[in-house]
Amino acid sequence: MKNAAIARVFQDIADLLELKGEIVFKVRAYQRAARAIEHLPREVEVIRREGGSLRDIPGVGEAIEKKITELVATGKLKFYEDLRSEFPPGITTLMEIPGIGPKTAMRLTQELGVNSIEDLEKALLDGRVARLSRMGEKTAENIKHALEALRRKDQRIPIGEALPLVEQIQSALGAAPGVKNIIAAGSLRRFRETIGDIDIMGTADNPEPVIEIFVRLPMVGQVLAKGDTKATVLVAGGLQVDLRLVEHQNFGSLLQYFTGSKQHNIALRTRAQRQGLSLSEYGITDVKTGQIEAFATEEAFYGRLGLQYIPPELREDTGEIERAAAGKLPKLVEVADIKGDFHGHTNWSDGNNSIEEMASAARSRGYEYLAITDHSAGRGIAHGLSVERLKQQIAEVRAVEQKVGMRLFTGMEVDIRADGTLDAPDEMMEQADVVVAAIHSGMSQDQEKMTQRVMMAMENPHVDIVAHPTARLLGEREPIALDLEAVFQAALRTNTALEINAMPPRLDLKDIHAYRARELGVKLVISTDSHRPEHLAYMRFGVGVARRAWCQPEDVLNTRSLAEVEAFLRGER
DNA sequence: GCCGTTTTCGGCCCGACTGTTTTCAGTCG
Repeated sequence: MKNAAIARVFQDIADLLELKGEIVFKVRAYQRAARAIEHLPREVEVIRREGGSLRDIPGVGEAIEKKITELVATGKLKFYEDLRSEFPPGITTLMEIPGIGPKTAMRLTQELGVNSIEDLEKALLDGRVARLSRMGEKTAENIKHALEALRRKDQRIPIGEALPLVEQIQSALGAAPGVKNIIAAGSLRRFRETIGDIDIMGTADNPEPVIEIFVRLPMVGQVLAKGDTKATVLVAGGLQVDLRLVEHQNFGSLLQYFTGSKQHNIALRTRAQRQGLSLSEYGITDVKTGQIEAFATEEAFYGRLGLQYIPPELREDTGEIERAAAGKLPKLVEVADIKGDFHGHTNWSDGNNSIEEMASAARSRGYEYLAITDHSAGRGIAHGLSVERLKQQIAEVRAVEQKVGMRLFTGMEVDIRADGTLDAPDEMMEQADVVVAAIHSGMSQDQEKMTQRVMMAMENPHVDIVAHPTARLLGEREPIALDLEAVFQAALRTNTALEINAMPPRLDLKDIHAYRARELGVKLVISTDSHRPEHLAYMRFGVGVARRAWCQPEDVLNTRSLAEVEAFLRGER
């Protein structure tokens, strides 16, 4: 059983216990454990197989450890089954509607016999919800709206779509008079792969005109709320954007608070409490004296708590606070550390531009090297290269290399066939400086077959990098079934690097998988898989993933100098 | 149910909003 499934069970248990009226701290304990398991970089199954202790997972104690063990070993959990049988089946789905918590959900089922969204809609329409005591017309109306909004809203949007939009808003607001800071906080700033809504924080001498500019931006569809210092709007697609403005001296604590994550903030506050301090978006209060201290920067805020500055990408309560207290946070990789790109296409296969155009774009980014990795031909995908055309391409790459004055690696992106063989003869791969192998077909194989297939490709000595290892497309295609732990071990054994594909819809490996790979010492590369010169700028998305994986520059191959990279490609690994 | 630079027992994050209420429960982020 995968971590995601285990986490769902414990989240469900938390909901059911809450419905049951169990003390809130027990509920929270299950929630905390669920979140910790969900964000765990290793599969629980792997930890057990290797004899590791589940008690090292924060929030997992004796009781939850036993339950995890039962769940993983038998696929079932008696405690959970019993708990579920006490309630109507649909009740936890009611709790997913904003505005409906455990108390309301319970009353809806007990007093109105509502067991599903459909039941709820009927009860709303015929006025039964509004007639419940302590409810009323307004409450019923709000639930109705929440239900409609839930329908309309296309879940969370990929960070690749959210970030450009936010940057447009930022530059428009940043130009307003008296504005010093405009930063998008929340999951966007932490660089999560998908974004639910957007919180923009700022400081201004005079907030009112800034709010005016905000609500009149061209992308704004609807203004939900507009006050003196705060406004909420909906932009295209129903995405909610909040803007909050404060005075300059309070910006640090505000930004910290709204960047989250919630779990990080809870852990931070629990720790502060032991120091006799209370944290809020307004600053840090000394509990004894009641004095509140304001912070203009996050650095000062964390500093007051005796902590190193914690980069937003690490703020998930996965050990970053302890490390910051010990002064041992990693120095995370940055876009400026990147010296080249190992995965790019040209109009020799499915890319849009010439080799020279791609090379010039890479050079203007300050890169020392770029690999030209057009597709292989076998399956006829994407106008792949034959042996003959690869020879011609290599000649052109060498010519462009001279002309542009930057190291170009000749290469290819070779398809890993369903049987694990590669879609190019060995003598063809031999001629390339870089061979990137990837799965583009046969994606429904079972885990055992799929894992064997990828491992077999890695065993081929010509293969340097496995690209987008899980082949997922955010919101479109689920990842292939892959025993990643086995793949990581094979990568170590065969000295194969694994890619963090920086294309916004891919981000593959994803954060927690890259974390585990790094932890094991697997070599990682961050590649854009560019099909146009503009795509080279996707690098920042890949770097964001790497930062969430706690990667330092030395963990990422394409932060290395040309000489070191050439040594790797020659097999001196 | 978890956990410890004050605790192996007794605590457990903080503030705000909303609606239905004469003082607060429920929910959210």
